[in-house]
This record gives sequence, C-alpha cells and structure tokens, in this order.
Amino acid sequence: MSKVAKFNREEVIDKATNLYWSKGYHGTSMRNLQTAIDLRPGSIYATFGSKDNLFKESINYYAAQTGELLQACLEQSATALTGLKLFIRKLVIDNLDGKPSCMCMIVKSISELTETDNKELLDEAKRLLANVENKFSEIITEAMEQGEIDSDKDASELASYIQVQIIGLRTYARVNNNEETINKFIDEIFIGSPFH
Amino acid sequence: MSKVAKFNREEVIDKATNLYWSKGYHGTSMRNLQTAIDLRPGSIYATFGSKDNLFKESINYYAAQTGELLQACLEQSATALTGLKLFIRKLVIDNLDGKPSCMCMIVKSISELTETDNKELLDEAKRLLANVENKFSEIITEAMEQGEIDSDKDASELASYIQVQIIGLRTYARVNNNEETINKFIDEIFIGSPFH
DNA sequence: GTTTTAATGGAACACTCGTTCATTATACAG
DNA sequence: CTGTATAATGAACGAGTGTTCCATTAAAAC
Repeated sequence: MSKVAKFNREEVIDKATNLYWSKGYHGTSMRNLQTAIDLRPGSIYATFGSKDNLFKESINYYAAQTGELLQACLEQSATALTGLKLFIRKLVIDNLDGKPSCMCMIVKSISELTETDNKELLDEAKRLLANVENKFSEIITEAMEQGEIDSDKDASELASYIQVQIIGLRTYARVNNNEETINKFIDEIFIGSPFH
Repeated sequence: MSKVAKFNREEVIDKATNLYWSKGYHGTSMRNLQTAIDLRPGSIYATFGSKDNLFKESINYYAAQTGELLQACLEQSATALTGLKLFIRKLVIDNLDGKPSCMCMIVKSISELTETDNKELLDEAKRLLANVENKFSEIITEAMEQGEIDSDKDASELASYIQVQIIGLRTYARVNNNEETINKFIDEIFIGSPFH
C-alpha cells in the first residue's frame, strides 16, 4: 500500500474543538486552525472536507466528552441524583478557569449560528443539546424510582429546568465568576420549587 | 451653510441593532449593514467611524430600549416586585417570535466576543449587563422596603439570581420555545428557594 | 530496489472583508 | 444666480477568507 497519516486524528479534533470553543465558529479562521493543529490546508481538507464539517466533528467531540463526564459522575456516586449534582458542580466550577471558555460550547454555537446562514450546524447543535436533556430526563426518572424525587413530578419538565439552570449559570459565570455565589446557586437548584 | 443629513440617525441605529442582534458581530458584514440600513460606506464611516463603533452604539441602543421597557413595567405596576415580574414575562415571552432573536443581544455578545480579539466591545457588553443587574438590585431593595421580600435576604444576590434565570430562560427558549413551560418557570422564579 | 499509492506542503484562486477617498450632488448664504 | 460647505456616492484598496491543486515526499508492497 502507501503512506499512512502521521498525525493523530483525535488529537487534531481536540485542538480544533478548543479553538472553536474559545473563538466561536465565525471567529475562527482556517488560518487560525492551521496553526493551532499544525496541519497545512491540503491535509485538513483531505481529512475533514470543509470548515463546516470540522466544526461538526468538533462539536460532536465536545458533546461526547461531556457525556463521558456525566457517565463518570453517575458511576462514582451512590444515587442518580447525587451523580447529577456532582456533574453540574464539575461542569460549572471546573470550567471557571483554564478551559477555552466557562460557557458550554453547544450553547455558544446555538447562540451564534443562525437559521438562515448556518442551518445545518445550528440543527446539529440543537440535536446535541436535546440529547443531553434526554439523558437528564432518564437520570431524573431513575431518581424517582430510587425515591429521591416525588414520582408525581414530570421528569422531562425537571430536565428542562436543569438545562435552564446550567445554561444560566455557565453563561453568567463569564461575567461574574464568584465561586461562592455560584456554588450557592447550584445547591439551590434541587431545593428550588420545581423539585418540591 | 450646506447640505443636511437626510437619513434619521436613530432609525439607522435601530436597523443596525436588529441586524447585529440576529447575526452577531462576526456574522454581520459591513456589506450586510450597508444594504440593511441603505447607506453607502462613505456615509456610514463618516457617521459612525467603524464597524466596532457602530456595534457599540447598537448594543447601547439595545440596552437603552430594554431599560425603557423595565421602567414602563415598573410604572404600570402597583409594586416593585410585580413590575419586575411583568418585565421578565415581556422579555421572555414577547421575544419568542418576530424579534431578531429571542435571546438577549448583550448575552449573545458576551458569548461571542473574546478577551483577546474584541476586548473593548466585550467590556462594553459586560458593563451594560452589570447595569441591568444593579437596576434589579435597586428594585429588590425597594420590594424589601415594601415588605414583598424578606429584608434579611441579600438584594444583590437575588439580583444575580434573577439574571441567571433570565439568561437561562431566553437562551433555552431558542431551542424549546414551549410557552407553557416557560411561563411555568417564570412563575417559579420568585417562589424558588433563594426568595424563601 | 523498484513500484505504487496516498499523505503532505504551500502557492495560488476567487471572493469577501473592513475601510478609504476622490468625486458628485445638494442646500443654503450672499 | 453663484459660491461654498458638507452630505452622499461608489469604485477601489490591501488584507484576509475558505478552498483547490499539484509537485513533492515517504512509506508499504512486491
């Protein structure tokens, strides 16, 4: 046969994800990506096809990573609800510094992209966010079965509520990243009215 | 003297605001703006100086409009707290359709702009968001004096909480604009734990 | 060692970007 | 009317955009 690619595909997507995550879709140029992932246009286009497709792979990679984090939190926790709480705490607090952005990349994309100019990418982002919400719904249903939440509540409504809280907190953290206040708000999510 | 400008400055800013609001800073090109506001580059640059400055004027115009809406809600309400509730309802529900975006333009900007590439505009957006929060804090303090809220609460913390809720709801509405669910969540903001 | 095949590098393309500026058009003063 | 001051126009600029192309390179297969 012939030559085999010398770069690691996942490593490249990881770097591309970090750049898209911090600068956004429109704020990231192919030149930016070329230097960040240290590949020339020929290699990038042979491997990923287009800027749009690389973005699609990046946001899917981001969503998969987040899914793994959630899974890990559930496995190391005694109950479904404590696992979910741990996940939220890690998502919001551990992203305050160091990461490309304290905001969720999926939410940033949904905020930036438009129905008219970037329909395909926007729909992908919406789909990934809906996946997370479905996962939340499953976890909440499990917590109901475990007796941690009243069974007469609507699981999918509580899942929506969790989404609103995480989106709100992570976005707000970009302006006011007071760890104490944020921790307080996280504590109150499950004490608040929809849950009681 | 000489010729006098024939376009209406506020009308132009209004149109620019709507475009920036829907497409974002990077997603809006000067060509887009030229056709939207029906002015040639010469006139735009003579009047506003640069794309950045036009954006700055636009986001300030947006913030001023939002401020006026809040003021109107307060004036037509019996108490400070009911005025604030009305404002939130109008912000979230009335923006679901028709407007350039159901999301807050200030939040969209904070999400899109970066410290490294657009520091000045980002800081402006942060400043405007902080202004709103300060106004919330004043309203809550007034509500405490009117006996609507326990005086032992921290007004600025409750103001933060309101911000998180509005940001979360308006962003979430972009994905799931179920009016019934959103209305329910709005009702629960002031019943939720930080307020009781 | 030769052939085969695909990955790589990087110049270059057509286009769009934000912006400038010489020119033209218009309204008022004299 | 004419002169003058200023608003409006739109072609044009250099830089940057996403993308293409292909000569070169390098490794696997025979």
